[in-house]
Amino acid sequence: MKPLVHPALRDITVEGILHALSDPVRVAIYADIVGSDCSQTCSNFVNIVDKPVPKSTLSVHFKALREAGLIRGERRGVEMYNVSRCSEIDGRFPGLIAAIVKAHNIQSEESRTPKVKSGSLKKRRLER
Amino acid sequence: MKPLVHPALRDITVEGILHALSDPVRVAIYADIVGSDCSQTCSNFVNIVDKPVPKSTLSVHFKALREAGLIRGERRGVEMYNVSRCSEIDGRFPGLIAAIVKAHNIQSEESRTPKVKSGSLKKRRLER
DNA sequence: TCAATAGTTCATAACTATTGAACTAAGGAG
DNA sequence: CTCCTTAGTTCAATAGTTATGAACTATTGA
Repeated sequence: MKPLVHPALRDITVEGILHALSDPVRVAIYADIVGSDCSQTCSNFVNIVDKPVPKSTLSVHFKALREAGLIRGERRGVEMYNVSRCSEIDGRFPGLIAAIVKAHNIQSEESRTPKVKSGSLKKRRLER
Repeated sequence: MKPLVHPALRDITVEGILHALSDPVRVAIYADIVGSDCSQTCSNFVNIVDKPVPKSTLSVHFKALREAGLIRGERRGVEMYNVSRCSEIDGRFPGLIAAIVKAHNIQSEESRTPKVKSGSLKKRRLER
């Protein structure tokens, strides 16, 4: 199987980061990975948004996050574990990732207030 | 002529902002508008990147920035003046715009140092 | 060896972006 | 007033990107 591609820190671009995070599914996945202290498999995220995400689509999203330099993926047996590269990125673009994730969280909180959304996100957290 | 569309603050989304700024031409235009204290016409930006941007393309880029909620445009006679909405946005997503613009500026500085790009902007390299 | 599971690749259809050409609208000059 | 110039918009063609079902690979375990 093809080895995973991870750009060097110096090859990460602001545009690449913004593009990767301009998709609602990807930014939700990424905010979750950044906010969690252990690595995450792809299939954890099938229900990250209200409509289930097909696994081919998830695979493409993870590839986009990896190639933008946002996450690091590692195959372990049949699964793939993903961790964020935010401390690396923070060395080059201080505060960028934190500001985006914070804005995303503010927006998610807002959208919970008007109507009660199905909290599938929080549920997974509990079982760790 | 059609009136300009500007979303209300509450209708501005993080994804919309990130998408609008994930284009190298748009982020350069926007960083310039944010960094300048007076409003700017579209055609000021024909040479914002090394290759001149066609005016139809510029028009579309300004529309994208407006509809993402990043700038406010006002027609004055035959020209259009643009100002950033960053203080409004900052009220809802604190630090987001500043972090992105800062990251963009860091990256622009870097790209002036390592290799001499056919730089139409400034050739800092020569001074080192 | 076979089955199950996790993720990838491929083909194609749907979507999005770029840009030359034609257009509109405002402000002069005569 | 009419004509010209300038700034920006719209349209249509085309180029490029993205989403996803189906088929595939790789690993583990029975």
